[in-house]
Amino acid sequence: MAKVVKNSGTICLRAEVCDLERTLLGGQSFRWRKLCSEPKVKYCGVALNTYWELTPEAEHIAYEAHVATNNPTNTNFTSLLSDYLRADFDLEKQQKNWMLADEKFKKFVGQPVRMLSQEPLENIICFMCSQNNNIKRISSMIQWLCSAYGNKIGLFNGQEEFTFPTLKELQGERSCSQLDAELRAAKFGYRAKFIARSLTEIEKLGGLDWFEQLRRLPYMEAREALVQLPGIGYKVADCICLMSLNHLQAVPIDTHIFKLAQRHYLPHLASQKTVTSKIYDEISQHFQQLHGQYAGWAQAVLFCADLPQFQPKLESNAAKKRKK
DNA sequence: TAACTACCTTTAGC
DNA sequence: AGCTAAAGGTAGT
Repeated sequence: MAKVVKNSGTICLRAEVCDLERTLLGGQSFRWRKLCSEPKVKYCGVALNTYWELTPEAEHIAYEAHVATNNPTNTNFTSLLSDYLRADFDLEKQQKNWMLADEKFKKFVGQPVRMLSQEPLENIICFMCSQNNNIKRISSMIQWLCSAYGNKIGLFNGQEEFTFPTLKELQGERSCSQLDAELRAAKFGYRAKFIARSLTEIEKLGGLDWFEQLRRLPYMEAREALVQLPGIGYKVADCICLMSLNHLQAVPIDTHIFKLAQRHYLPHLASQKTVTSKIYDEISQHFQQLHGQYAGWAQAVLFCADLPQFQPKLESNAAKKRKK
């Protein structure tokens, strides 16, 4: 049994510029959950081979980090977490810019959502799972994947936690079609084949080294490289560029953003039923022209504001009638 | 070239 | 209770 090492500390990130609820549970990552421990709210989850418990305070975020010693990680947990939450990014300043550029942005800026800096492989697999899917099911699929192929870190608050598997761990001695079959059996549906084939491709392209190249490439070139993989279209490619390749100008257009754009930004699209590639480009470029180099982060704020789970509770029909 | 539709599976909403 | 539609889309037609 591997030894588990525990570390604790704080990172400098004021609650005012970091809403952990929306940042961690808003569909960027699928491995965080809320720990409703009294008296303080905590969030726990796995990222970067480490199991974290985070407690937001007014002036900083307190963390506990647990890592199994047989899992390789950087041991400077403070810098690890700071990088993950992009603590150096001045969100306050950018939000002011976004509001200046877009009058309508104001009503969405209530809560400060941070753009996580995630690991490419995890990001790619999660978002290949995201097509025609919802956050709840994606989370359970990823949890299964980690427990089946990752390394156990330990038992925390009644749940076993696992690292996200590496490319090698996912492939093992398995052929591409074997992995496909295993994922099929685990209810990944038609995404199973996409994932198995893409992993084979990624291995051929150089694995982690390839991801490093994509980080250094201009955004549009990284995007074009990604859509060559089976199961990755422009939407998922943009998610990957934005969330794990540091291309913060990428603006993924999903069904939520499409509907939001129809209602609030590009009314002439109101009659359109589906997001064609032409419409995709139009909406994406609209937000890029509005917000520039950090347009993708601005989009993430809009996306979170639009999620049903973060909507203020609708008043009941009975309450509406009483008002009338 | 651009727009339509099948696709795995789950579940919220009738 | 049983059905439909929609869920962070993509690839093939």
